[in-house]
Amino acid sequence: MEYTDKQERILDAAADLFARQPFHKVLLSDVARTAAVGKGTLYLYFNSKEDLYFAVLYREFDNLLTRLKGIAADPALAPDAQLSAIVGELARHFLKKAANMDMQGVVLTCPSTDDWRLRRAELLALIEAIIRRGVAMGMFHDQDPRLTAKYIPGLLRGACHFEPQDTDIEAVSRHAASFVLQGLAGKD
Amino acid sequence: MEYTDKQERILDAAADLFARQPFHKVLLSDVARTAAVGKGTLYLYFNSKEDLYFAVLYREFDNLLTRLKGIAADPALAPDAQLSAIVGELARHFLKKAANMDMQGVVLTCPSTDDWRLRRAELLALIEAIIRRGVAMGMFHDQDPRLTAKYIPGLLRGACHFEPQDTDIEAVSRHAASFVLQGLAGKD
Amino acid sequence: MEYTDKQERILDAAADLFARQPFHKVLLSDVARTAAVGKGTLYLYFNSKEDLYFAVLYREFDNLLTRLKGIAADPALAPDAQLSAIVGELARHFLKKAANMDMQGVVLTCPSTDDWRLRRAELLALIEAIIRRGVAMGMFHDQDPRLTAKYIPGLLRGACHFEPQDTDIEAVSRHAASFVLQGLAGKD
Amino acid sequence: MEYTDKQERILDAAADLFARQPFHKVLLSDVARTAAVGKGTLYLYFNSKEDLYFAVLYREFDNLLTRLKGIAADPALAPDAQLSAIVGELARHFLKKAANMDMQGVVLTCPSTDDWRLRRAELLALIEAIIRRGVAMGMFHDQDPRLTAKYIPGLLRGACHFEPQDTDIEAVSRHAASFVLQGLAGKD
DNA sequence: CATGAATGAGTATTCATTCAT
DNA sequence: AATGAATGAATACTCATTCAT
Repeated sequence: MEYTDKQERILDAAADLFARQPFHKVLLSDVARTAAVGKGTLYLYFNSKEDLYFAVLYREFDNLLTRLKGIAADPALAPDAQLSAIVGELARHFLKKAANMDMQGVVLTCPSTDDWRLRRAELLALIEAIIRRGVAMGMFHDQDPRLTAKYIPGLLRGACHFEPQDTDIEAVSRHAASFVLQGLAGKD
Repeated sequence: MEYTDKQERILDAAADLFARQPFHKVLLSDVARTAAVGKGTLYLYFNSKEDLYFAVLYREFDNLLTRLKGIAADPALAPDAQLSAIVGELARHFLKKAANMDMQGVVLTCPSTDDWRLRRAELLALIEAIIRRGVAMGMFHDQDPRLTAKYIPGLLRGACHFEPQDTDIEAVSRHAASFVLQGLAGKD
Repeated sequence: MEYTDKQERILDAAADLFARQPFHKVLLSDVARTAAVGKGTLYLYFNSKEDLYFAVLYREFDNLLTRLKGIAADPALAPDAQLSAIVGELARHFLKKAANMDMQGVVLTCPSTDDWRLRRAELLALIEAIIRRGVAMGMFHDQDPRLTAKYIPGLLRGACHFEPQDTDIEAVSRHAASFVLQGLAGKD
Repeated sequence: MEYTDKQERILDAAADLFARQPFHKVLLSDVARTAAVGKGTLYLYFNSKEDLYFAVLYREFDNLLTRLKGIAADPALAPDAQLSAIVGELARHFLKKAANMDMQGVVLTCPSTDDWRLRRAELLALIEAIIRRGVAMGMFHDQDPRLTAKYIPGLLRGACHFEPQDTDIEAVSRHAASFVLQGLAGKD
């Protein structure tokens, strides 16, 4: 599809540039050149620079969420295996793309759009549900699964955010999963 | 001291404004007005808008680090108590000040200045040392204290970053401390 | 040609304004308004205010040089007639345009560029060649035509530079030509 | 005298800096530092930057004028010797100091102050008077000594203005004097 | 007299956005 | 649909000048 193709090219270009520089240093003319489209074309697909910026973040986040939903929906996996898999995905996410992105600058108030709130809520709810299932099965012990759900992405962000080149995904995934499961295992 | 006073006023004003708006929406003229100094005066103390921005972040971070060092140096506290105290400080940090700040955006490549690297390294080393001490005392079990040290700030960031108004510091602190200690307790 | 047209309009506007006021009193916004273009458009054609300034001087000088080359290349004119014609052109040049320009301010060190050095060298070489031809023909006598070539523009600058309104071009041209030819005539 | 000393130091510093850079690139703080006085001190002796600038030009010009008056008043010199001496002074003037000065830019409308007009008029009148005396003695022939007087400074400016390092004052003085005298000698 | 920290009016420059082609 | 030349609102930064010490 011609339309989608062009839109994708723009998003790819923007993702690349926003990952390297903060918002206000990325020029739309650079985005256009990188995407090999005219400057005006950007406005056929996105209403403003901010729009484009959030479209990039959104796509990234959406991809992640889709993968996590797949894991959460897999009936073959026990809660601990699901959590381990999610930890792995999050590690990959933060390490590969969002890492730079986040670090370099969520420049604008991540829009209080319902879209975003809902998206984030979905992510947390998904993790929370797994924890609750584990608790119900007597596998986990947690007084506040809602809170614990918030720890997990943050924890991996902390692990992967800096010095990404020195980070071994597999090692981090394994260690972090073990830490999380340990944290959920104990009688508290 | 007159000099420091003025510098402090500027930093306070800038911290306040940067906390409410993204970098490129904060006008230096607003900073000057809020600080009740002339626009040119800003440049007597900071070389550029970016400079000022990072000075704000830096001061915040520095204050946190100082408090954490106090905890780490307290001989009356066992490793678990130290970790709990640190978790509390981090919660307060992310919730109160950095919350807004961070959320709005680390706008610019957190400068690869050695200053920053060292500062962050100090923070992690401090936490890592406590974990190692706990391991040595048989109180904790951890294959990679370096990595675990990275989890802790991230974890609290995740917990406190969004919906700060709905977050109960004490509850978060207690729960997070318990989660962390649990994670370090188990035989792994 | 649309492009050239716009560039010309900008140069015309700038020439006019720079002729009336010193560099630092000419606002780019005035140039833009006078040229009936947007302020940003100036930067499509010139890199900076300085750039624009020198482009104006350069165009002026270039026009003069072109006319002088025409005179120098005219085979119908003997050296003395050529010199007289050149004196006339220089008088017109200094009186009409460059007069104000020069007086009001050669603000910036112009000569760094090779462009300028070469241009000036061309002008002098052209005059020098005519003198040498006259000397070869036994019409002039001069031990150092290179030096004499330098006198001629300066001499007319001196004559026309001040109180331009009181200056009669034709009278100056005639008198100056006569003075120069006299100076070259004698046995020295 | 302390006062005069300080004023002289400021003028020297300013002369040096204005000679190297155009008006708007010379910072008063640089002038102050070079003169080893406080920035505020400048305003004890000069009312503004422009004032200082013109004071520099004025002092330069005044020194020259004084020397020329000495020559003009010397009863031992015939008009041709006086003109030769004046040519020499002008060459030195343009070569040494004013050269740079002028070249870099008379930035501002050389103030229409009567001071300046009078000063310049004095210079020209002085030369004109010599020419007229020569004409009266039958030594020179000139239809318009007023005009010729204007040529002489300009002519030397042209000779000395560019590539000052390559210019041999003595050679220029001799050649220029000869040229001028030649120009005045002929029956026209 | 001398100072230099403080000032803020003044302006060059940038860059998201538009629209004629 | 696609373009990119043209735009001008928006803003960081400079530097002559002042005045409390």
